[in-house]
Amino acid sequence: MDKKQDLLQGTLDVLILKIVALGPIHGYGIAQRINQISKEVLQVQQGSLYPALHRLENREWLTAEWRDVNGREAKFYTLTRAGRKQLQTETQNWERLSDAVSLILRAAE
Amino acid sequence: MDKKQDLLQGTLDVLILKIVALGPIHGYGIAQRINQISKEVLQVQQGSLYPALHRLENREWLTAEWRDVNGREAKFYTLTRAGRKQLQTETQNWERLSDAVSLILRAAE
DNA sequence: CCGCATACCTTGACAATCTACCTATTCAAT
DNA sequence: ATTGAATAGGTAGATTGTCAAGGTATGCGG
Repeated sequence: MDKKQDLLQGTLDVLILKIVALGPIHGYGIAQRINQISKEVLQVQQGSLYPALHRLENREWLTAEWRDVNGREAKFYTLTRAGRKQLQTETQNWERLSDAVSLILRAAE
Repeated sequence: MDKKQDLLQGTLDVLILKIVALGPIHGYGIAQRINQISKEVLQVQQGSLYPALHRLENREWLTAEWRDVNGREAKFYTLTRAGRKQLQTETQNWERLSDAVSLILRAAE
């Protein structure tokens, strides 16, 4: 009955862009990195991950390339120039909005 | 074409609960307070505000009462005991998730 | 050869927000 | 006297992002 929330809605894109900015990586690995860096707090479902990746690819913020990993195919993502710019603006936007929320939550009478 | 985002999705409820926790206030006033405290960063649309208030009232985290303000009717909201508890858990949840996001956005290689 | 982790994906439902509307009252400026 | 802005309440429809649940297939350890 309680709603589960693994993510703050709207933040997945910027999280993915950031992880990819650290170096080419495949989808499954992105989810693992997010999980790991956030100390298991952020859990990216595959049903959120793959649509998001396709979304970012369509907007040409990411490019993909199939590579061989231990004899298996995996789709590696890289940031485009536009993606790098987008990461920057979305990061700023996150700071702006999360600071504003914190401001309210810490507001006294 | 660009998407506008006035809010981080999922945060409106906790923002409202917090503002109401500061003292009985009507809906329109809540939006004004959020706007003001956040220094105009957070803009709550009426199409988001009123459904959210009804949602919170349905869940019995808020109770409402019509009062007269300068010869006009306005619906004043107050936190219930359950609402106070909800504010606490949602605030903690916000801290948890936003800290995790910040951790990733500040991650180095 | 079984099961788990890896790696990719899709579909359908749901929930929150936004845009765009609507009504009505008070008050200040014209 | 009239207009328009600000106040105060609301709804309807569309969009969007996420989640739950399902699917395929491969590599590897036991």
